[in-house]
Amino acid sequence: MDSDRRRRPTLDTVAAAVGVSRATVSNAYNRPDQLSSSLRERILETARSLGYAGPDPVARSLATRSSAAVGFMLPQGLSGAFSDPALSIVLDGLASTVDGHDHSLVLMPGDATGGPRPSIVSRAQADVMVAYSLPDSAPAFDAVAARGLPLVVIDQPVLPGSARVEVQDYAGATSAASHLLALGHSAFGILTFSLHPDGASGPVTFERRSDVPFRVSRDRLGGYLDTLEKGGVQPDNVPVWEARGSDRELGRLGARWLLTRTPRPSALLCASDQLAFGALQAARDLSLTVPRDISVVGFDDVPEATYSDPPLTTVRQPLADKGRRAGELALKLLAGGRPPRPTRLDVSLVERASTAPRT
Amino acid sequence: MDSDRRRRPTLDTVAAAVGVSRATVSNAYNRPDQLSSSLRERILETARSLGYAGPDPVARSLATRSSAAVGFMLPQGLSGAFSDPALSIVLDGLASTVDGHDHSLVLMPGDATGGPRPSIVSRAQADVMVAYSLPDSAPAFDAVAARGLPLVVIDQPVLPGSARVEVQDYAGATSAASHLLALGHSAFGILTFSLHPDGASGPVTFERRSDVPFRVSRDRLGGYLDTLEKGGVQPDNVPVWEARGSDRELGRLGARWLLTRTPRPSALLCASDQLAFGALQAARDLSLTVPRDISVVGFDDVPEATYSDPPLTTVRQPLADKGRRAGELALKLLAGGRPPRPTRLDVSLVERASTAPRT
DNA sequence: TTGTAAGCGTTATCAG
DNA sequence: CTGATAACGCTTACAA
Repeated sequence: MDSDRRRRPTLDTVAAAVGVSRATVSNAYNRPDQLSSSLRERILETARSLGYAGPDPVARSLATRSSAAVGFMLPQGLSGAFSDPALSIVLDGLASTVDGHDHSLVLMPGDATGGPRPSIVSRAQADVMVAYSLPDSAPAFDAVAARGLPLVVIDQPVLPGSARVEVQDYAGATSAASHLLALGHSAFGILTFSLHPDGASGPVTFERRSDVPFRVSRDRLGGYLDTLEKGGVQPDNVPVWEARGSDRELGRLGARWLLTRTPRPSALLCASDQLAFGALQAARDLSLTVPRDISVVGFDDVPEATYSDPPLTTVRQPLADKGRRAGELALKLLAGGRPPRPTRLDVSLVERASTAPRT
Repeated sequence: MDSDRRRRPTLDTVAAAVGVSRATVSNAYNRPDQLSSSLRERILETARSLGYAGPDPVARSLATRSSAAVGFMLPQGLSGAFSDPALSIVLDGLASTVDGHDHSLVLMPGDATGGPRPSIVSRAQADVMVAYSLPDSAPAFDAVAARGLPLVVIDQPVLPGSARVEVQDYAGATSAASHLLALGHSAFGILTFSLHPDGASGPVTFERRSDVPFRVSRDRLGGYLDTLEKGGVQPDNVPVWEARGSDRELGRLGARWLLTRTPRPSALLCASDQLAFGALQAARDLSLTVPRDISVVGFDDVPEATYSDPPLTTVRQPLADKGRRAGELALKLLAGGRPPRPTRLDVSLVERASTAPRT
C-alpha cells in the first residue's frame, strides 16, 4: 500500500550527495549566477541520478509566500460555462498571459449560489483571484476578502479595493436596439441569459426584472428595454425569455417561444451570440427567413458570427483582450501594485446579414 | 506600495489572543471533536475579529504533504480545447467529482509540443495529474514521472504505473464505417482532427498517416480506413482532411474540400461531432442535401447532435462518465490505491437522420 | 563562491 | 481536553 513510500529525495539529500550545503543546491535551481557553472552542472546531474525533480512547489511557496497561481472563479459548473465560446476566449487570453509568467491557473467552478463555495475559495492555493461574471453578492467574494487576496473582477460592478475590467454592455445593448429601431422595427422579442443564479428558464415575469444580480444581464437587458422605450415601444409589451445559460440550444428553445407570440416579433435582441445562433435555428424550424421575416442581433461577436447562416449582426466586444487585461491586472496586483482605475473596453455594432429593414 | 503588508494573523496570533496554544487553535479548525464547543466558538470568534481567514492553505499542504488539488493537462491552449464541447463535458464530470471531495482543479494548457511545458508541470501544486488526450511522447509525461506523481490518463495508451480510462474508439469507428457500407456507400471522405501536434491543417499525405501520436485520432482514423478496406474500398482512394482542432469551422473548411473532390464522396466519416456539424454546414453551403446527397456521421454524441439539422448519426461515448471515472481514479490514487485495470467505456452507434442509403 | 541559521505557517505525536 | 515540540522542504539574508 505504501511500497513507494520510500522517502522522496529533498534538497538535503542532494546536498549531502554532492557534498555541499542545502543553500547551494537551492541556488543551483534559483540563482544560477550564484555558483560556478561546473558546480551547478554537477549538482543538477546528481539530482537527476537521485530522482530529485526540483524544489518542492509547496515548500517553495511557503518560503516565498507566493504560490504562482491565479484562481479563476466561475458562476457555474464547467459544462454550462464552456458552452459559451466567449468564456473560452476570455479564459484563453488570461491563461496565455499568466502562463507566460509561469503562473498556473486554478479553476473554481460555481454551484447554485452563483459562484464557488467559500470553503473552496478559502483553501485554494492561489495568490490572486479573478472573478468572472459572478452575481453581485456571491459568498465567494467574502471568502476572498477574508483571505485578503487581491481580486480582479471581470464584468461585475465596484468591489472596494479590486481591479476591474469591464465592457460597455449597456452602451452596446443600446446601439443594437437603436439599429433595429432605425430599421423600422416595432415588434420585438428579447432573449437573455440568467438574470438570477437560480437556474430558471422561461418567460420573464415583471418582478424578475428587478434586482438582477448579474451585471451583464442587467445592463444588456436594461440597455435593450430603455432604448426601445425611448423609441416608443412599451417595455411591457416586449416579451422576454430567460435562458438558464448562454447556450445555443437554450436559445433555440426561447426563440421558439418568442417567435410564436402574437403579434410575432419582427426583431429579436439576444444577450449573446450563442443565444442568437439558437434563434437563427428556431427561425429555420418555423420556416421563417432571416432577415426577411425576422431580424436577429447577437452580442459578443464570437468567430462563428462571421460564418453563420446568415452572418450575424452583433455587438463586438474584445474578448481576448478582456482575458489578457485581466491577466495583466492579476499579475500587477501580485507585484504589489494598487488596483488601477477600471479598464473599460469598447464595444461596437457589427452589421452583417441577420438584420434588415422591416418589410 | 506595501501599505497592507502589515503581517496577516497566523495561528499563533489567534492562539495568543485567546490564551491557548497553537495546537488548540488548529484543532478548532480541523478536529472540532477535540475541544469543547464553547472553547471552539470562542476561538473562531476571536479569529474572525482578528481577520484570520483560517489555516493557510500552503502551510497546511506542506505539513500534510497534500495540496488537495488535481492537475489537468491539456494538449493545447484553452480556446482551441474548449471549442469542443466534448472536453467541457468530460472536465465537468471530473470537476464535480473532485469538487465533491474538496479538491480543486489546476489547469495546465498545452503548447506546440502537444502538452503543457515541463516547467509548468514541475511547479504545479497538485498531487495527482490527469492527462487528457496528450500525444504519446509529450514531455509533460516525463515531468510527471520525475515528480513521482500518480497519473491518470484519459484517451492515451499504456503508461507504466498509470491509471487509465479509455473508450473503444477503434470499435466505434468500425461501427460507423460499417453502417455506411451497409447503406451501400462506396465513395467516402474522412474528416479527422489533429494527427500530429504541429497544428497543421489540410489534406493528409500518406506519410502523415503513420506514427500518429494521438491515440484517439489514430484509432478512429484506423477504424474507418481498415473497415472501408475490408468493405472493398481502397484506402488510397479515400481523401482525408486533417483539421487542426475539433472545431465546427475547421470542419466546414475541410468538408468543403472533401465535397469538391472528384468523384464526390457520398458519405463523410468525421472524427467528432463538431467536425460533423461543420460538414453539415459545408453541405448546405454547396447546396447539397443531407442525407439525400450525402451522408454524414460524427463521433461523441454531444447534446447538440440530437437537435442539429438534420439530427446527427454518430458514435456515442459516455463523456460525463469518462470525466467522473477519471476523477474517481485520481482520488483513489491519491488515497494510496494502486492503479486498477483500465476502465474501458463502451461506445454505440446512434442512428439519426444524417445518414441514408446511397441513392 | 559557498555555508550558516533563521524563518515560512501548519499538522502531528505524545505527554499531561 | 490541552499543550510542548518536532517535523514538513525550502528560501534568503548574512557571514565566511
